[in-house]
Amino acid sequence: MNAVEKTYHHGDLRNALILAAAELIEDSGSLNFAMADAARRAGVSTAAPYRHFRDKEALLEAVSQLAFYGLGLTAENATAEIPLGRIERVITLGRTYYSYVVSKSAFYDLMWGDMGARAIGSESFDRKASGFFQLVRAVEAYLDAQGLQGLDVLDVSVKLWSMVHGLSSITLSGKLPHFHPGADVPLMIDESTRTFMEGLKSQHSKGGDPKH
Amino acid sequence: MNAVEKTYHHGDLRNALILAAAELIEDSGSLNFAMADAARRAGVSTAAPYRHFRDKEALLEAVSQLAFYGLGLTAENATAEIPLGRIERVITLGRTYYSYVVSKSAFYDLMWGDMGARAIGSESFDRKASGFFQLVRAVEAYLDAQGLQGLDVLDVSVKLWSMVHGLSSITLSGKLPHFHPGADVPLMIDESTRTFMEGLKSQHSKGGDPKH
DNA sequence: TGTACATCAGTGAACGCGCGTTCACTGATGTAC
DNA sequence: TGTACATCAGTGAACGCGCGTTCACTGATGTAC
Repeated sequence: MNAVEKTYHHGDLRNALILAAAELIEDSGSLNFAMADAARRAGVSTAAPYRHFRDKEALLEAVSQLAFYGLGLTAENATAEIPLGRIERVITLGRTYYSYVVSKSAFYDLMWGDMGARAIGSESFDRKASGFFQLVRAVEAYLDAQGLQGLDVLDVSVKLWSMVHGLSSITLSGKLPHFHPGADVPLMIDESTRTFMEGLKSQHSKGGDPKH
Repeated sequence: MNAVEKTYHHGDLRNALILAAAELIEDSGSLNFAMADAARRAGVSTAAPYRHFRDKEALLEAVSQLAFYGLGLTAENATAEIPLGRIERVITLGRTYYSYVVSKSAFYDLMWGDMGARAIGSESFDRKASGFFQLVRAVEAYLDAQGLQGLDVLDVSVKLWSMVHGLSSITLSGKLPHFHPGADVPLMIDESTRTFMEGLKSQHSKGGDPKH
């Protein structure tokens, strides 16, 4: 950022703008940054961004992709040393998701608002690298290890994800202390995951999927 | 709305504006309606709203309170005939929450964004009428009926709420089909709730709260 | 190796529009006497 | 019951600002010959 030489032609303005926008979003805590500010931050005139992005929406979409990419990467790093098949891997993915969402709170709208929908649908969205895919793998391995066959892995994964996403979303809203003073979310993620898995086992041993 | 007489003094402009704003939000699907439109819709000049609300934010906060009130009311109606102590009561609350959030999707930001935080903190927010309080009552009764003493009812309630809130939030984002094609959310709410409760029972019978 | 020229990433200024909010005002209401 | 007057909910016009986007341009780059 400092080492970049000042030339008439920037060289990597597209990425510089994406980063500048990301920073502005994090700093201001909303998506309402001014296009001109992003340009200024990238050291470029106000019209320059339009050489690389059709409009502001296109820039936001690019930032959104970055956000998802960062999530996938973070999740991968956090679980690298936890073997597949252990519940800790599932729990760690949940906790990582939570910290990522909370620490990059300004990205939330970007990821789960309209922009996010487009980013996920886009071609450059790498399914295999996505956080959700990692969760599915971890859940599948755990269910296998526990002898819980015949379950819909996608379904179970979404349910677990929902728990964590819900806790993250409520935390972000700032209302969690109002409903549950002193709540320890990482602990709750740990407990919820175990309780849910325990429930699956219990239902399994009581004779298969009750609603199938 | 039609029966209201046209006089110079509106009579109930405050409420008319709240309703107008709510309609605009629902119609446009966002909070970016114009103050002037709300005034127009209430049949009044552009400056009139400022007699009743300091600024747009104040109006949004009022709409937010209405949204929470509506949720509480809907939840109450939906569960009126289901006895306390039955799991169906908990499940119905979850499903009602889901339909409310999805059908009033434009209210989501209002309820869980910054506005919502303020609305819940406000004096006129009736805790006892809130959807969450109803959930707590239903959960408490169910746990009692199942002989699951010693659990933190608030904690369990928040966890269940999170599951449902997460599913609602992900549904709203439009991404659920992408991750879980053909997902049946009401069914998932039913299943998740039962699985979670089953897990609690199982953990309970295995000897108390493992992390306490 | 040099020159002409196409290409394109930048510049800087300004446009234009949406929209929240204010201002000086006017008409209706209610109450003191 | 009538009149003067304070009060306040409305009006209509306009202000002003933020900001996305465009326009005619200029400087750098690379390539054909």
